[in-house]
Amino acid sequence: MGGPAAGKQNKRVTITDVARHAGVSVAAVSKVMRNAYGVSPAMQEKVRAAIAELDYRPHAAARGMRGRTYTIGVLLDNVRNAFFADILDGIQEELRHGEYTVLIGAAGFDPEEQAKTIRALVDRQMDGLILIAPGTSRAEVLATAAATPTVVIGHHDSADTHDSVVDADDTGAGLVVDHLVSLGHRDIALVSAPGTRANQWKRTPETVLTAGYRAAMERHGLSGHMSVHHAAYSDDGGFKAGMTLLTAEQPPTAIMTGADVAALGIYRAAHELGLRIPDDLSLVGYNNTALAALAPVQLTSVDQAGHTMGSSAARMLIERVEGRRDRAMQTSMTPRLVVRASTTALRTD
Amino acid sequence: MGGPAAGKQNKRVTITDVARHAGVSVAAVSKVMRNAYGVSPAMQEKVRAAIAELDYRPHAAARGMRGRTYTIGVLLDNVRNAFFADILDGIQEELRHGEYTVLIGAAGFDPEEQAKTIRALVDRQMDGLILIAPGTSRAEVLATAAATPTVVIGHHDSADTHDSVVDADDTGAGLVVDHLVSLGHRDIALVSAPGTRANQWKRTPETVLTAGYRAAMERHGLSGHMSVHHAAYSDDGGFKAGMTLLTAEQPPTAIMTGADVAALGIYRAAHELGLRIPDDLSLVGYNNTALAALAPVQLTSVDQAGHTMGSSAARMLIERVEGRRDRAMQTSMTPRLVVRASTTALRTD
DNA sequence: AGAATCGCGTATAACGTTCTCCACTACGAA
DNA sequence: TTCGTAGTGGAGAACGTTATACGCGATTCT
Repeated sequence: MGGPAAGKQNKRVTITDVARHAGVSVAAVSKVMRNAYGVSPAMQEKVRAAIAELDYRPHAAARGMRGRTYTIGVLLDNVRNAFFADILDGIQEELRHGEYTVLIGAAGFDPEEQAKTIRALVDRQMDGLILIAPGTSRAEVLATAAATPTVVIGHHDSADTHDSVVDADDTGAGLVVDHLVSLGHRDIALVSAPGTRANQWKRTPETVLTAGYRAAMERHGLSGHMSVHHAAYSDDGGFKAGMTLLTAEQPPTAIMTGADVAALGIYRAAHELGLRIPDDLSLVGYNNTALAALAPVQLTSVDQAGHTMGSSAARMLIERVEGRRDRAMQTSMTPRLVVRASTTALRTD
Repeated sequence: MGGPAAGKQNKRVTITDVARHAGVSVAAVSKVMRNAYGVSPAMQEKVRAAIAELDYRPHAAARGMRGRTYTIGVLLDNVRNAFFADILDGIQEELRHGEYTVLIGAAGFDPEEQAKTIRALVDRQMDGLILIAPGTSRAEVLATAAATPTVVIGHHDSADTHDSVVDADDTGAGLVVDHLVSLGHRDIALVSAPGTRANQWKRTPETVLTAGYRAAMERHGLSGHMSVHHAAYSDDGGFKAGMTLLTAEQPPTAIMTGADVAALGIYRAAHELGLRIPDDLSLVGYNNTALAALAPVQLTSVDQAGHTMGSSAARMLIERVEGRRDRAMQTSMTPRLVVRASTTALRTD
């Protein structure tokens, strides 16, 4: 007996089972679960005992129909970006000891794919969303934020519907330029991500980084030496940009990038052209990911405190979800330069 | 009018709205959504038009209560492991064009935390689960698999309740040993992850890898030269193991590891001790992640075809979810050695 | 011609929660 | 005594979907 073929579901323990087992009403159990008002200590104990005994866990989908799901959704384009891993760690750490679960949607770089993923998260009734540098149109994000508490990480554009966490990328670019200039470099090129893909974001990290670069170069009287190239933040993107820059008539003596991984692509290009780092070319990454610290790599980079950004974002989001704050806010972090072996004084030969 | 304070939910479009708008029953719309049997072309068209017009998207939580959620949950310990990123890419690619959404739970290394995450995924009514080298007890996984279709990636233990995708790690270890022996090495050490944490898995990737190493060493008559060290698969874990091995009385001339990132920790230790790679020490990683291919790294490694493992896992899972298969199956991939600049012939001085 | 079957559409009972009301008991104040 | 009111517990109506069961007209089979 007990249909063997059925295969699935040996019957979940439901709130009704708990109620029956404890000899109380379903409503009472629900109250205890949500520690709502109007429950006597005696009731508490009885119900908790029953819950423990039956190993009851609430059914999130059912919860999602009426109340909250206790789930936070995180959107990112690519798990491979180590900087995102830092952010995730921060988010997880902040939420680990609460009752929330973090679920990650890795959407890839295609804006349409990202939009689909955002919708998927919303459809699954996430209590709140953290969007890491979304490539979707701003309008789409604003629409989402109107219905679900949302924190945007990366884009400097602020809005009164969603919270933001950013890094002062302009300052970061300044740090790098200052460092390189102090080493005697003047021909300093910047490799950053391609500009906004017509998606209405005015102040993406790239844009702000580029602005910071320009400002710093001007400050040092090097306007004539500015050179900005665009490349995807990947090994391959960096490689191509590196090839172009380094085979130009007047190649730069130093290259700074918006991402460590792109810097390593440039490293490969330099290598292939017989140039040594740092003797023939100083190279600077961004984000100070684990990549940059590897023994054979030793890349000078800018630390963005991804961990802190993540935990701030999570904290801000929960405030909103739980209704403890109803006004949008922005948090900005200050970057720090980490000098390693990939930058050195300009040879004066 | 239109309460401004409320803040949230401007009312979702529901299946009822669609039904009313199309002038049909709710049941009909549901049928169209699930392309179930018993719908005329005319009905199809009418309903689809209404869906498009109202931009209707089904409410996943509500779906979860009766039927499926069209969501696949993936458990992994750490997003930072580039090999997992390969697997994820494979999963996503396989599922991208279907109707399923992939949600990732990053649980960390603590088995208890992982168990919590698995439960969270089950509570959220995932249609199927992909567990990447779970650290949870085998019993827990079997219990989960009994209720939800599950694919386990990594562990070689098979069961008739869940599917498995593995790499032939023993073969992989053999490839490395053969390669190193052919270069003249005899003192070849292995650095792999610490043994099973009393969680009932008998054939974890580490175990199988170690067995392969032992077999290969014996085959070459090098039983007396075997040396196995345990270390966490992280830069730091590798560093410590490297320090121990390389400062021993009779240091190995070649070290092979179970993960690229650990190899890079050993690289750092070697560097710190003034040893050059590959001249003073040949070093081999595992998984052939993007790390190994980086220009400054150039690590010899074993390619596991993570992408393919991911897509296989996804395909197998969907078969189960959709009931097209009711017997467990295992898939095993064959690894391939990728020789780079971190291994060279033993100096005979 | 009557019976059986098929094709298509609909009504409606779940599914497991949450949360608003309502009811009841005690007790203190008027 | 009567009336409030604070403190508890419970009834029951949602929530949006799926899927079973059924009805009904049209076709095919004896």
